[in-house]
Amino acid sequence: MGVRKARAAQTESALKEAARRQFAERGYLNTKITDITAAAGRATGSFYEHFSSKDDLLQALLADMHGQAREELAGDAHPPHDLAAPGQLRDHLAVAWQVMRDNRPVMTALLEAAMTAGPASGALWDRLAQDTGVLREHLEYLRDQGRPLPGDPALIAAAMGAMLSMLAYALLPADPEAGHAAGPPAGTAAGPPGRAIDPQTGLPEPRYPDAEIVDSLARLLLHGLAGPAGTP
Amino acid sequence: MGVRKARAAQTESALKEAARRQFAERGYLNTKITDITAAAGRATGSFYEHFSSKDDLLQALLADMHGQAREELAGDAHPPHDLAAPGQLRDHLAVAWQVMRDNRPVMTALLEAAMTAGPASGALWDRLAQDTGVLREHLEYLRDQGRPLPGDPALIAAAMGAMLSMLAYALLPADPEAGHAAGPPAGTAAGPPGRAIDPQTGLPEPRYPDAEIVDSLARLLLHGLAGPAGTP
DNA sequence: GTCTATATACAGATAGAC
DNA sequence: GTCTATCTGTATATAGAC
Repeated sequence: MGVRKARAAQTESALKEAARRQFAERGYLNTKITDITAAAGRATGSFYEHFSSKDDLLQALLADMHGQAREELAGDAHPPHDLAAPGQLRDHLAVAWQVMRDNRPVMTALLEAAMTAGPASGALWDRLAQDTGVLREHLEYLRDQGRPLPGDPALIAAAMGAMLSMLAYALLPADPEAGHAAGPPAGTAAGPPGRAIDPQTGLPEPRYPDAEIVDSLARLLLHGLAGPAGTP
Repeated sequence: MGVRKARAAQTESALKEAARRQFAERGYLNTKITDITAAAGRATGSFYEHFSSKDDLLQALLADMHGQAREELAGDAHPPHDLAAPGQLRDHLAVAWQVMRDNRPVMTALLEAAMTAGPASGALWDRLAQDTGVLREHLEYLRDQGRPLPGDPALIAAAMGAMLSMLAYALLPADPEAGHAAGPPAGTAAGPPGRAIDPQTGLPEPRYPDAEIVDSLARLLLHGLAGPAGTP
């Protein structure tokens, strides 16, 4: 690769990386092209040498994400199985949550983009249907086994996806390091409490650890509010 | 009330009504002030005589909605009760779904507005927390009764609210008349099938009847994917 | 209060030098 | 390819006549 192309590629990834950070901090819709170029340390005009629009950039980020996922999953056969078996649902949810955490800027941006199109456009349904395609197939498999499901596989899959993606949007912290720990690091004398109170709104800052979210959702989606059989 | 004030009030409600229609058709973010005034048959400048901004108008619509809800619920005592009892959850979900249907323009607008603020702002969490306050109290009541819940009441309530509001956004039709019927009206010779295929995207138009949505979500949220106890 | 006409602001996109 | 400088489109908001 020539040195000019290398420089160009460097600029392109600088723009992408800057975009990811800006999307996470300000949200996709609030981010201006100039925010991205400024954060990347480039001039405004350079942007259009690499992407034709903000949406074009988002699609590129999405493609990167898919490519990475394809790599990681290479060779991982994923045979049909019983999602309702003891640990299965929790494990699947944990993976899904981790994927959303790792790609939070892209996931949130896609959600924001789907909403700007308005409710009548069907863009949000399309997104839900796309994101929950695999889940839908799992449910269809269960149904074909004669298992009674709570409803149409596509609808149930979409409902679960809606819950998951909206919670991820609302709860995943912008800082990719936060949220992993179960508590404050040992040795900190008087760290902030689990949930700080926002002085502006008076509402508690939601700071659920990842594990609690995944466990709670797994229990809710596996056995519902009534709980597993045999509970008083 | 004088005739001038009456005319003014008429304009104000015309603007509100036009806004509701525009929000439902184009979405809140896509709707321009001029779209509203044009649809109301008024001049652009008149808008600011009644509202200081699009957000101000939205707050007015929200206040109207709350006022109406207060009227309808006047005198309806709502004592603590067991949400997990047989028909209770379904009934509550049905009411919630109906409220969202009746106020779809406002509900979807609030969701869009919360998302423009970006993920880091916490606006979406605040909205979820506000919309699910009553549900959270019900869950806290259950917990205090010694019932084992799948997780923290506020988290579970938010998860259910997320599922419900996002599905409402994606699935509720803009036309307030559609979706009530269980099937095509009797007498129609060869009406369209239950789900039309969008020629643009090739994806199926989602057209679940309200009852199916409510029933499916009730089953999912009450007993989960595993189904009620005693199922093979 | 309502209208027409216009001002303000700013994001998106381009032109041309280097 | 990258930069600086600029143009265009458009939504919001205001001014002033009626």
